[in-house]
Amino acid sequence: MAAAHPSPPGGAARTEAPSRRDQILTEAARLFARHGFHGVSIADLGAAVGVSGPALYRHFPGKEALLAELLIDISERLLDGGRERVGHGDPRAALAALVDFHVAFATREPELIVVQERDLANLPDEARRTVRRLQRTYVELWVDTLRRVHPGVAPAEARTVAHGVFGLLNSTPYAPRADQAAARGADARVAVLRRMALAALDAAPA
Amino acid sequence: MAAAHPSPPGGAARTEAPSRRDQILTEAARLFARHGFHGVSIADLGAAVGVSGPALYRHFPGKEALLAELLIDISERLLDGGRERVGHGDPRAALAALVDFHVAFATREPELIVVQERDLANLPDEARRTVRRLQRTYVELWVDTLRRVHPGVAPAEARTVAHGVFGLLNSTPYAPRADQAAARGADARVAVLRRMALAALDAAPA
DNA sequence: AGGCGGTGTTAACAATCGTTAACCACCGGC
DNA sequence: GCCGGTGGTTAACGATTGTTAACACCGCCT
Repeated sequence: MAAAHPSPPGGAARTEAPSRRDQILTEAARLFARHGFHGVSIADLGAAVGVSGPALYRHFPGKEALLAELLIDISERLLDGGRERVGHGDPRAALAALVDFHVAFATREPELIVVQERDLANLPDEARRTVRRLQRTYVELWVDTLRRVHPGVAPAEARTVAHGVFGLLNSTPYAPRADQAAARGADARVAVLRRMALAALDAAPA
Repeated sequence: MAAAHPSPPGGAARTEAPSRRDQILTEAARLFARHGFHGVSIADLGAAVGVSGPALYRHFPGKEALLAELLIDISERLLDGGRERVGHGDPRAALAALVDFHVAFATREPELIVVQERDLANLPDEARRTVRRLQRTYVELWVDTLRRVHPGVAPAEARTVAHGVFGLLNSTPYAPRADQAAARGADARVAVLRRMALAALDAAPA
């Protein structure tokens, strides 16, 4: 019934045929973002990728493991991306680069942002610790850079500032409308949020 | 086993003995914030207030109704508080007053902030529409005030700015530590977030 | 040809949860 | 001194859900 394109066996499709596993992860992000982890059943998830029910256990050991993979992956991507941008010289430039990176990420993958800040509590203990550690390291990246720009700022205050900027930049999922000349609107939002973040970072220290 | 102070029958206790109903709402906010709506069972909730299980049905028609009351109440309080602060003259002063109000609210009741932005999707349809309408009106309060300060800003852009500032101010729940000389720390955070928000609002228009 | 790993399917299970039923204790007012 | 309302209890029900079992098909490799 699924009428599956078996994907051309000879060469890679134009843009890398997405494996079933990746399809599942993508749909899971979408559905978890919309309805919350507990608001999506395994059956719903299967239906969303065209298979039904327990077929998911061929790809993941369980529902929580699926969430864990989503959240660990996004945390690692954030941390890696952040690390790439804090190396070179000028701390002010590094801070701006962090802002650009984070806002681009949040704009490109709003579902993952939503899931990460909402469903952390539904992770099994070990995965949750892992994600928390990655997140904390990412925050410290910001804190260190910020304190190189403003040496007077206490660590606790810098952390408040960092969390505040995350909240600001992560507000993209609550965009007024998703359609309406999407590209233009998204670009404009990015520019606005960028300006706001840089101003907020500058104003933070007394 | 509960060893309940029956609360002095003659006069009101020093600070208004909290009714069982209010106890339940308070604990519900705490638990929903920590574990999510679906992560808290009716039995958990009962246990948290010292009764067990279905006793809650003496006070609320159901679990969803409980959530609805929490969210509608907070939305109304935000809207009412906002309305009180946008009346008089100077738009710039009004905007600052909105910031002060919102950050105070988010600092005083972080659990409600978390629940509101996380569990809206778990509301039954009618209540969700009600909450959405209240939230939208609150946002429009900000949008109108912002556009009186910066007349050039388009409505869509102003909405982006407002949501961004909410994200910034609502970041208080992710405070570094809840203890550590709580009062001092909270006051300092409020001041930092206030400065950041005002700077971001000023920088938003091109 | 034959077997095997990968990927589905449906049916069944056990657990959990929201909700209801039936019953009971206390307490203030006629 | 009964009596009803208020707020509590435990037991049971029905639905949903995550997970497992048992089975089937298909393409590839030897």
